[in-house]
Amino acid sequence: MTIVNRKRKEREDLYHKILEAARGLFLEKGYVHTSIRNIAEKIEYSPTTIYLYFKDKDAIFHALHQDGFAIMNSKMMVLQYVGDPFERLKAMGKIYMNFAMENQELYDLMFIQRAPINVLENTNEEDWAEGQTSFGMLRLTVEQCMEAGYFNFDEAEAASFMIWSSMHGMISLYTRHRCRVISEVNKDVIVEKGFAQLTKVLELISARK
Amino acid sequence: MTIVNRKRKEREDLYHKILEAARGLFLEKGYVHTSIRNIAEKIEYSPTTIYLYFKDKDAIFHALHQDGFAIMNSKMMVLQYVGDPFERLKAMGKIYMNFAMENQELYDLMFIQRAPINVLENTNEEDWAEGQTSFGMLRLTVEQCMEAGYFNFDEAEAASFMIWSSMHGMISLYTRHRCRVISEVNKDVIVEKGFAQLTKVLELISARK
DNA sequence: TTGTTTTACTTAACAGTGTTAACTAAGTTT
DNA sequence: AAACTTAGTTAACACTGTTAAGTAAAACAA
Repeated sequence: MTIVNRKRKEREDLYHKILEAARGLFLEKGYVHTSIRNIAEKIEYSPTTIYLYFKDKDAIFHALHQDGFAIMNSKMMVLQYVGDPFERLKAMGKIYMNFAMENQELYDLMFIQRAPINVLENTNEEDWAEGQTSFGMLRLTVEQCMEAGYFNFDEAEAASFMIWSSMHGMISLYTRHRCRVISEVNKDVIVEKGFAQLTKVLELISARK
Repeated sequence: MTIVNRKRKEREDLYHKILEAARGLFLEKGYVHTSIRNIAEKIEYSPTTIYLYFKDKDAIFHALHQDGFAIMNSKMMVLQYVGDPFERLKAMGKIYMNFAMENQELYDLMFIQRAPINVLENTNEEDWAEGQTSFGMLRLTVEQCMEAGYFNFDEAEAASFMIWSSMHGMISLYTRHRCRVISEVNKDVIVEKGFAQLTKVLELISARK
């Protein structure tokens, strides 16, 4: 049985090799500008070999999409040591923004990219587990803020969505070069300032100071 | 001179014909899934003819991008009749959201799509005139809200960016199918509710009620 | 050991993409 | 009538995702 184990290991090795090559190229040139042939060349296999491990290009997208959430969630782990829910919310925002800025192409893949309509629309519930964990953490924190008397939204769900959207909006307008209309010369600064404004707004509506 | 005029008119006619065909296809299938050959087929000319009128596919993108802002700005015209700046701000948000929802592919092209890095990065200042008008209107309204004692941000620019980002974030997370993580069954509803939360937050930080 | 089947991979091809060079057939000018 | 300009075409290049058919080695069965 050791021989069949070796075989399986070899298969898994190549699987991960493809994924790593794909990740490298995606993060370097972006999803659309990375071809199957590019990936094949990098791992020194024929392009068609990739189709023995992944149904199509979208399946690779999906695998890395999943990975992305796992990475982001792991970065969120430190938040468990922040007791005060509002402080935790602000720290969460900072981590989210750093993650997005340091991994722009991965963020793109996770939250902006259109590509795999099949991946995003016709997926089973479990494919969204990691994503749901992320959003669940946000909603829980917002709920705890409400319970602690910080702010008093009608619905934690909608409020969480709005807060998330503010972050995502700033990040995606920045990374997709839509900040030209803003007079601020250094575009990084406007995102910083926008984030500061958001936290200030949340502080202002907070009963507790 | 009438004959040279006719010639020029014919050229302009075909120019617009290409643009209209491109717009139709872009709004129908999206930018990436529309090929030059598709456009050519629709206008019943050879694909290469299009290159006599536009430098490349990105140039068509650019023209429609400009158009998009003109259309949106025209929809914003009614706002001049809204005296109270805060009411105007809320109305602006509604118009923006309706525009985005009713013209999803056009919105995509204007604010999300990556495609033409040349178009978005290496453009002259005048190319951004319409876009600057849009953002200028928002900033002016926010400034007027501040003057009227509604809210008291550090900087109108950053506050405007944050408000815009909130709207854009909700819209783009929705149109790019990233709302699966939200328990709300009807995804349209979460955007509505998110918008309601945003206006409520702005009302809460408002000194005047 | 021989013959058969399975596994892992490759080559060749299809139908599509943006884009360019070379060509043609009119219309305009000299 | 000859030369030039304009407006459009055909054919091709180098690329894309993806599939069908073929191959060579390894594993298994007799």
